[in-house]
Amino acid sequence: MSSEIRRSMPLLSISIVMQLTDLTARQIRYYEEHDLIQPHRTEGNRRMFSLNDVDTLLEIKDMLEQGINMAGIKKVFALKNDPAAQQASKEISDSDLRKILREEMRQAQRMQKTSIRQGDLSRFYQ
DNA sequence: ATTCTTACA
DNA sequence: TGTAAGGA
Repeated sequence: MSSEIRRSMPLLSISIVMQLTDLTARQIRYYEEHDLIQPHRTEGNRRMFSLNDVDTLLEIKDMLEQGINMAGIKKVFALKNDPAAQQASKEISDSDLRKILREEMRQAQRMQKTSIRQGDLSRFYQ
């Protein structure tokens, strides 16, 4: 589909993205540093964002408002690209997946106050 | 006028 | 995360 190429087309300046997401330039650049987004660069080194970048930033914003930190956000995003999770989403029901993601969100929030358990994806293999 | 990087009373 | 500084 060509809608994807359009959503990934870099055409938004950081000032526009700031208005669209209500995030500060500082925050947007910070999330880029953590590889949550990879905006394109112009010849003059200016960042150019795609609609997909905006969507990602909006998701990040929601999670942040739910009290999830960088570590938690990275973890949730990692799952989206995790082949195991992808496989799981096809083998188990949609409701089960939602249940798992909901649980993941709780785990992520707990990392705020407790120690972070890196790379623990065992529960996705049930 | 905008955005970029770096650094921190 | 905010913000000041110095360039582009």
